[in-house]
Amino acid sequence: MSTIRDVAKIAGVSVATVSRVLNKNGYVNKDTEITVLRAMKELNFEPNPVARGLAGKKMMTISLILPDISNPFFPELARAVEDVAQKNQFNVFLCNSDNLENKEKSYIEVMQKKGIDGLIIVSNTVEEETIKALHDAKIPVVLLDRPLTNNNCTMVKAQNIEGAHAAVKHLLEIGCKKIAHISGPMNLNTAYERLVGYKEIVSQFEWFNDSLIEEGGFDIKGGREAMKRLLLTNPDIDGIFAGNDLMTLGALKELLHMGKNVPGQVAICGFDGIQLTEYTEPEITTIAQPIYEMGALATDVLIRQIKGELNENKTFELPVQLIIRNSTNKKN
Amino acid sequence: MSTIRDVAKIAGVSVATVSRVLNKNGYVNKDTEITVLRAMKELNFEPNPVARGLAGKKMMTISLILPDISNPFFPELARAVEDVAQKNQFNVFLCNSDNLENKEKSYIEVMQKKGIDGLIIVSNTVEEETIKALHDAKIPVVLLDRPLTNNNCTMVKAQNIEGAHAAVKHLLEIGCKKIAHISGPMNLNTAYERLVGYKEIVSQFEWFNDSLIEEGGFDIKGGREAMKRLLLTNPDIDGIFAGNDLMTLGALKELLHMGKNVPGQVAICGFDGIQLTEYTEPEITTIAQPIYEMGALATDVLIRQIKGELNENKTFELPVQLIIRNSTNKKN
DNA sequence: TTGAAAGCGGTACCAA
DNA sequence: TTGGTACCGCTTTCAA
Repeated sequence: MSTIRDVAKIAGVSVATVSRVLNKNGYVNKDTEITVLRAMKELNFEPNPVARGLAGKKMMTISLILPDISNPFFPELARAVEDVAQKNQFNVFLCNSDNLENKEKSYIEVMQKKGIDGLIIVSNTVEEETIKALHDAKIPVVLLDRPLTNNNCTMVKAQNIEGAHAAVKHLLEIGCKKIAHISGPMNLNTAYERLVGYKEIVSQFEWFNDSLIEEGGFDIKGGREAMKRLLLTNPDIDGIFAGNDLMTLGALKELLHMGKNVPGQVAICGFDGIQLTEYTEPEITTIAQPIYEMGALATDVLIRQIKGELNENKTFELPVQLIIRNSTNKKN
Repeated sequence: MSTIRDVAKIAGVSVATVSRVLNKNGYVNKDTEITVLRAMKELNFEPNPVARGLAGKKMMTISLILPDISNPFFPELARAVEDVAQKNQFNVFLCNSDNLENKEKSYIEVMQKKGIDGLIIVSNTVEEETIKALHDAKIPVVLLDRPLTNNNCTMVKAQNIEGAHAAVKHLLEIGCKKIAHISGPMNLNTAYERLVGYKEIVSQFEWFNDSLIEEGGFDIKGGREAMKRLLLTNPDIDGIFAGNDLMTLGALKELLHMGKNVPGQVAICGFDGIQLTEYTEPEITTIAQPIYEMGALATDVLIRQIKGELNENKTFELPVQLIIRNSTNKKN
């Protein structure tokens, strides 16, 4: 590893000059520049990011805080983030928060000390002031997947309400007469929006009542249990819209376990579009979020902000897509 | 953010002294120490990792290079690594190599410049010299999942051969009379070992011949295609041992698609133990690797090496476990 | 037992 | 256009 001083010596110029050509700022004579560049090549010089960071420059590092990388929704998101970061010479710290506010907070603090240039976070608990602290430290933040209403910072999310509409309408179209909803935790904005979308459509039908809504915790087990409860209170339901794919999986298991024919007796539609939905039998109809695109967009915007090319805080709502598979294929 | 100078000033001592109590090295008078500690508390002082790094100390950062975080095998591994790292105050850079040697190499270079203290890598292409370069730079390396024979560095892997034995024996026990193997890419040590394990058992039977082995690329599509080929060349197979769960999934799809009863006509057993295997119908019997434990152990060992508590390069082979599910449940 | 000061490898201000 | 140099925040050697 050669240093900037080595380059300066070989090129016969000052350290300051080398720094100038390195950063392409300040006046540098064309010839000197060439000499310096040549010296850099010769020594195979690459600036030390740590030293740069200490001197107040970008460390070309961002961090990604998400609930749990082993939840099937996140790996694709993480992959997108890393891909775009890498393309822009950034590296990414991975942090699992388990949705714990204090874990999030402590990660944010540590990351800040480590000199990250930006932060992407999937959270439903970050506080206004945390974001502001980052903002004051000139560290851009992008809220991914879960918007926080009271925060004014860039957000990237999917069209949850529209997606819920599409799901319910699809179930109606294939002939469902009584559609239940397995919702996510109500403190999650995404879960709330999908519930709202569901209600907006079904509330106009006389068969609708609140017992058709059960909360499932966004995981497989919760989905299965919610399904069990629904089957008890409403044995005649013939359509399910679950708030995410993991719960759909659980619900499907329970339905099959109870001897229900899916989609014959009960059709079911999920939300997210994770790969898993393709591997079940029957394959699961779902509202696919553009997961990769969301991660990629978030990262792109973040990096733009880091570079100072972008300033306003916009909210990006990406369209979702109904993917019809056998779990709603009534073939009638 | 207060600096060490602030602390020194408040405590009325020199910067050097503060540094000494901070690092618990060198002589420090008990009383001075208390004064300094008090000043640190008062200012809420925390040393800047970047400055520390530049001054030649640990940056409390490791990096994890793996093929692709969106491959279902890796999120749990990554989670384990991050968990253990975090518990030890380390943070982790996530890098996706796509099994590309040049991507790996460039990551390693960049990471080294960024001052990582250690590296965990899942790779089948790292070169001896790359490892040695790291070693020379005093950066410990742990090879995870895929051992490289010619490298002398710490490795953590699963007992692939034993696992393959268990799989094939299980298929024999439930009455299979002709067992095929869908193997992974032969340049992967893991795939090779599982093939070896398979062969060691089946070669003693007169029904065995090489047409019972098809390569599937370790992914779903590859598994499905391999299954298709096997069904053509050996329509009478009644047992499949696939080299990993993703291929098992693909093979299962194909079997069901061809109208085969699983496990009635054909029983199938995978390898890895990823969650996915629980969500199919039928659920898949598999040889479960202790994925989380492998990641955790690798990280634990790495951090020990970073701290200088450990030096020899050992290879850890973790036991696998046969998990019997319906894909091999012949109930006879 | 403590402090002064020289790095670590860059950046950037100020003079020249 | 260029160079000298203070500084980023901490570690460590050497003297005191």
